[in-house]
Amino acid sequence: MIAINLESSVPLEEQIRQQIREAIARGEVRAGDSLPSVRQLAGDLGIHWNTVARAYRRLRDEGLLVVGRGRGVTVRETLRAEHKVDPETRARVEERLREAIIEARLGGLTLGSLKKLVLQELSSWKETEKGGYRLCGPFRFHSGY
Amino acid sequence: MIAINLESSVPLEEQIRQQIREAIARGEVRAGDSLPSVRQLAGDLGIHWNTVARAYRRLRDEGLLVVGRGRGVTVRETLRAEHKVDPETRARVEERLREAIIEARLGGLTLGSLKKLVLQELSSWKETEKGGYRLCGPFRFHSGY
DNA sequence: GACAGCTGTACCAAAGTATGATACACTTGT
DNA sequence: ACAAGTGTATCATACTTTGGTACAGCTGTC
Repeated sequence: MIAINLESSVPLEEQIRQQIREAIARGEVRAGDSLPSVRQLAGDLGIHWNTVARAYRRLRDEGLLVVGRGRGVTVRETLRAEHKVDPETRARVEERLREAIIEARLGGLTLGSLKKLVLQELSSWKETEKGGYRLCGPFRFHSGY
Repeated sequence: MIAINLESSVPLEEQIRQQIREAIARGEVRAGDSLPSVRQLAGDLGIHWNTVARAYRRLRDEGLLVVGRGRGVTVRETLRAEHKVDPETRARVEERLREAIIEARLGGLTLGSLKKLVLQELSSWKETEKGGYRLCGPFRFHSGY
């Protein structure tokens, strides 16, 4: 489910965060699902579990995960209304889009071929949405919280 | 033309690189144009000129700038054919697009409203293209090189 | 209820990266 | 030839990332 690259200049902690964020966004893990323990995941990846713990903690601070000693880690019941565009979110999205366009222009792509790329990339997400993607799923955590 | 944020977790050198890349991509500076000297720009930004020098050097390594001792810095005659999609470029663009989509999904945007954002962002670049954007402009560097 | 075995947390040390300081080398114009 | 401008190279310092180790909370079993 997660793969890291030790050669990359991107810090390990951030690589882990990005991939978990993507998994959640894609609906591969849903609200209430458990994630592997810090030692489990770190063992699979061959790194120190402290790094995984830090990644989990930051994702908790971002509001994506619920973390507790002895209770493991689960995907949070993120009550984020669709269509409710948080200005910060919007800014982050626009920032990434701008970066994409800059890369495209510098690489010699026309805006036309870029647009084609965009639509193609978007289409890989459409089925996910139809397939029942939702962050606010049933609460499946084992304890009473 | 360039503004940096000392509070940001993004390294100063990278902030500078990003903004120069954007300026080139937008056509605000064109092939052959001179950039301020390392000491000049650093002075304006209130940082050490070594940081600017490193940014320039890395942009040179990426093939965007021409740099030389005593000769200053200019935008390179980047002979990159349009429509020629370098696989690496394509991968970088797709990466950024994916990040944008992830941010959007986690923020609760539907793919529909995201698509609207994309088109809006793209439109801010269209006039640039019409306005004569081109990386391969006339060689305006003062010496014969 | 006590204990063993899980879970994540906290704090400190080591390695790696970013920034700044300073001496150097090249180019241009006088 | 020289002075004043340019970028380069190398080292020292501050900061960030990673790993090591001891700690604290939860859960199930006896």
